[in-house]
Amino acid sequence: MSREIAERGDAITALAEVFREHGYSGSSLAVITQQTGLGKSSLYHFFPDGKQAMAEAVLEEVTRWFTEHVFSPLRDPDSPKRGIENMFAAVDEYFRSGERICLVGVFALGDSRDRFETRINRYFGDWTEALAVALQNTGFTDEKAMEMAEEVVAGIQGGLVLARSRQDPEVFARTLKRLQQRIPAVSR
Amino acid sequence: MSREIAERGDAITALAEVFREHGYSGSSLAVITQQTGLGKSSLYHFFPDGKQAMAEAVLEEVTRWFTEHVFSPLRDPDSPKRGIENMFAAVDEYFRSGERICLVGVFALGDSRDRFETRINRYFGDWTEALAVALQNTGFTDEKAMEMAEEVVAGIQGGLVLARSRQDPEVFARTLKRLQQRIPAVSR
DNA sequence: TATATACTGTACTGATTGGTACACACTATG
DNA sequence: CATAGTGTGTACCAATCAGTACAGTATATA
Repeated sequence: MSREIAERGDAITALAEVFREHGYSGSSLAVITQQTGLGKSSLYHFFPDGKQAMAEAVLEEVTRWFTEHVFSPLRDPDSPKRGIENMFAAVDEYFRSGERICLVGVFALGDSRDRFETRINRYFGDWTEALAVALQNTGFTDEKAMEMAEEVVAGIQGGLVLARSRQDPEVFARTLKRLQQRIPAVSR
Repeated sequence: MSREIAERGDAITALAEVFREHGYSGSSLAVITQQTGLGKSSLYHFFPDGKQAMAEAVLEEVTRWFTEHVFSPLRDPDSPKRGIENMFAAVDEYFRSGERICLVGVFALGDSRDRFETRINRYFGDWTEALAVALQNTGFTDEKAMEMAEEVVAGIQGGLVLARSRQDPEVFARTLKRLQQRIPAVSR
């Protein structure tokens, strides 16, 4: 027998792409085994609680990644400007300039919203709040900062929806650029 | 035997809500029969080609509605301003101020994108193009009009994603207001 | 090299999937 | 009031669903 992945972390990475591409109910165990290369027994070895636990682990990893690479830098009171610039760069890279979509967004719009309600809510809540903090630290009032943060986070999601719908990653690139230019501290 | 809906048009309306809420693969025939009140035999009487045909009919109806109530008014060369104002009002009402989400967006992000590729692409393409026409007619250059149209359509989708994710319709209301204010001809 | 643990393939389970068959009941027309 | 067309409930189908059982095989440590 061959051992191709053999680690839970690698399994989560592979699972993330499956769920991102097919959504939760679209990702049958057959699809998952095929696309990850992992047999059912391996999957249930890593995730004894089954498919829901697989998705849960993926969501947790996504949240962890964003917290480390996006939210935390935004919250740093010493360099709000750098935090914001870093966010745009990280997001552009993460979504591969529009070729990838947001897994949390996929779960939010699909039939799995109720299933992962708390995590979805927190992901967008944290993002908006962290960005608002950074904007406050560049001099905006609390109200204005919150307003702008919401606009940017929503704008990014919308750009991803449109890019995916039209199968044109450039839509996302343009959206990101527009949003960035609207923030004075960053657009120079 | 009772006859509760008995018309294809009513079936489409009911089906739209099911697909909107559960996505394509999340809408099993069991869910559909339960939520529409229509038995399988009625469903397959109206849609002999099955579930895919049901979704197709729903998408067609959505496109028809938007063409009539949103896209056409936007394209009217005599009243671009009225067309744009009408769009914001119609969209606000259609999505029930953020309590409802965009069915085309749901299909676009889920596993059903490939299945309905053409329709999804055309829906957003038509919308963006029609809005760009209206913006041109208020005096913007072709390039600037297209840029703004894309921003607004993406913004609306993003507002819906965020409103659904956070279960807070107000997010969508604020997004719509912000987008409208960015268009000089309309924001007064 | 012995042995415990981590991992995996094969074969199954009962439940649910989309779809079909067909008898039956409404309802509009003549 | 007959009858044709439209709509509907019940029972079924093979395929697929998520999940389980278990016998294995790799690998790490001793």
